Amino acid sequence: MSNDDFTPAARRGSPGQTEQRRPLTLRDVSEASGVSEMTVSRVLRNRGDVSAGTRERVLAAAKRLGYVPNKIAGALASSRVNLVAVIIPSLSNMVFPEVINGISKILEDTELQPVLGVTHYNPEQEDKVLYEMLSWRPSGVIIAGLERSEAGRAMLSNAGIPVVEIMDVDGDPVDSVVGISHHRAGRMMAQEIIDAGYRRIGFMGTKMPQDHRAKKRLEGFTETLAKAGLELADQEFYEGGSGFAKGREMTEAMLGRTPDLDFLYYSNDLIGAGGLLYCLDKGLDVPGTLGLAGFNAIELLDGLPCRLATMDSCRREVGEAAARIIAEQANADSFTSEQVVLIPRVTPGDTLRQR
Amino acid sequence: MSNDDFTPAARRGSPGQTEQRRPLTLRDVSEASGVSEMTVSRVLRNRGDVSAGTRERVLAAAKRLGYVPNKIAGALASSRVNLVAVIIPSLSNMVFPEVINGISKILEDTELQPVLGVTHYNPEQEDKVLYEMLSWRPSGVIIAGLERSEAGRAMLSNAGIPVVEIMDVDGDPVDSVVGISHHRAGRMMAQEIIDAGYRRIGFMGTKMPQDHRAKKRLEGFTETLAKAGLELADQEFYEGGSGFAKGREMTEAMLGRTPDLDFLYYSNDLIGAGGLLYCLDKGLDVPGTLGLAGFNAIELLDGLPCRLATMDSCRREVGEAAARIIAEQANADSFTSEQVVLIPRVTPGDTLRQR
DNA sequence: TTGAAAGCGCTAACAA
DNA sequence: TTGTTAGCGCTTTCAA
Repeated sequence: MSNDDFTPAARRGSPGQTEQRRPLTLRDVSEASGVSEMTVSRVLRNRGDVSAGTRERVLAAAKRLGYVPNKIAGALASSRVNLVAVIIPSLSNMVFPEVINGISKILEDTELQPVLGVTHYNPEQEDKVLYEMLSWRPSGVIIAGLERSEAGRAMLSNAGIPVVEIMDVDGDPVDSVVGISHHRAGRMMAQEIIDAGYRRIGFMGTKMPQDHRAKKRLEGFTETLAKAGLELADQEFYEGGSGFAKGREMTEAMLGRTPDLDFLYYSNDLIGAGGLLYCLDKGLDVPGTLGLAGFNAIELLDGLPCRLATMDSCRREVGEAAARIIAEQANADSFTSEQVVLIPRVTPGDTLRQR
Repeated sequence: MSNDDFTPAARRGSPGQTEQRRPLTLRDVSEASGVSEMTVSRVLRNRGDVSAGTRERVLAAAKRLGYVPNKIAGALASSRVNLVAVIIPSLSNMVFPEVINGISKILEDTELQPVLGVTHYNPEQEDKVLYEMLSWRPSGVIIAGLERSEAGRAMLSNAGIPVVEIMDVDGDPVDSVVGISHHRAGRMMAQEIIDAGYRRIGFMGTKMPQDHRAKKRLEGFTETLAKAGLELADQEFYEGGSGFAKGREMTEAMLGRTPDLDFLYYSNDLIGAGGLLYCLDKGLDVPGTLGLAGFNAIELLDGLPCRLATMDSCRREVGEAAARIIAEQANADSFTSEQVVLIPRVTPGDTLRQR
């Protein structure tokens, strides 16, 4: 609460019916306390010097009435809005909630409040959400990815507020950027797999053309394979939600089609875990005959019968670093663009081992 | 976008540097187009009659300049804010993201936009978030649970906007309510378990005193056990994140302590799945010797070696119904409180079977 | 179909 | 320490 002493009094409407009332204004508190609007405003914002007596009277009146300030009017008058727009593609995949937790944690120590927008990996939706959010004149924007429409770029660079693009660094940022290189992540994983001695490698991932980060990982992956004179022995793309069932199903299909594969690379841990469960069910020798790897280091999965090889996407750190950049610049006169490149690490788990 | 014809033109700032500029106003568009501010406003909102020529000139100017309207000023002048405050305890447990998806889907067809607040199951944080959100004068509030501070109740009932409390119906709502009865859910699951012939039942769940819904399920559960002359043979509460590892660990501890249990009831599917994996690892006869059940019907888990018995909490439907109530009442003069009680169903899966 | 004036509820800047 | 005045950028209302 902006003022710790202030909590509206309890007052219930008549039961079973919500009453329609004019919202209270500063003027109501002013009249109830016999103090000018301006001084009431000072008390409620803890600004300027106010005598203890006046302060108490105002607080008492505000509490008794149940006054909640109108931030719309306040924001218009002060041209300060303590909101940070956070724009992400999805809430359902266990990836972004952690980023958001990182952001929240940092912003908790500031006046700033995150406000979420979800695009469902749809560029038009992204433009729309961006437009809506910017029209509230937030103090900053944190937005996933680097790929956006020309209109989106224009809105961001004209907004006159700090912008942090997160989760990916392979591209041309509008302003600041925090994340990992997914191209590099793909290369790193490929190198691990090759070094371990696997040669017949299959890939499974989402079909979504808008998941640019998954696409970059695959590009990096195949590039490193190519350097070693290898290419993907099989690949398959899916649509719809990620889950164990999807991973099982695709894995069964791929192994049926290409039985001599010795490694399966999945674009995320959830389908990877599904594939792993399938392989264990079938009694396949993992990682001897067949290795597997996913991406994201989803913590929830610790506790599977066998730990899937994966790679940390540094989600929480990304959220924290992005929030820090916004918090630093929110009240500054001029902005400086920062680049924070985090380095993901391969966790071989139990499904990727030297053969 | 509020006006489909309008998309700001692409314009990049000088590379590597964000420029600080005064945001554009209606007046800038007015001057650039030679049309009065009032008429510009009409065009951009699609309100009132404007000639096609004027309309085009205005749109062209707005697009060329990259104008983004200031909703703060608009909201203050019109006292209309097309935001719906959505207040939930957590994003990390796969439960609320689905509720949010339901809400978003319904609101997509309206002018309304959801804005998220997260309380981390902390009542003080809830009051704070509520206060912050209400100070933006949203068109409605959707908030998880029925338990809140007196201050929270007061803020909600005095806000003069439709309020929908979701996920739970066991209690005294401020206004409308949509959800399932968790008490009943607990009773139903207990009955299934008893009917199937299990007698030595252990419970594992979160220690969080603020997870009222989990607590109600446990109360209903033990109540039905008691009616059958049974009581819990063992129970354990944990803190911290839910995941497979936590479920394994607790299950191991409980079975070590109370080896003659014939059923394990978990307060959520994630720890339940961890427990299930542990039991399968140990080669226990599930559901013959030992039955298991969770709660939530997390879709992600389809594809485990064996389907955990669970109960649907109707998350998506809850979100949709709540959003519908807000959408209906947002522009109405008076509100009516609605009660939507959904009935959860037990899915026995492979871990709860007649003995 | 268009425009002019007033004011939404608050805060910045200044005056007392 | 307190109060007064003048807007913030838009929409409502009314007049042309």
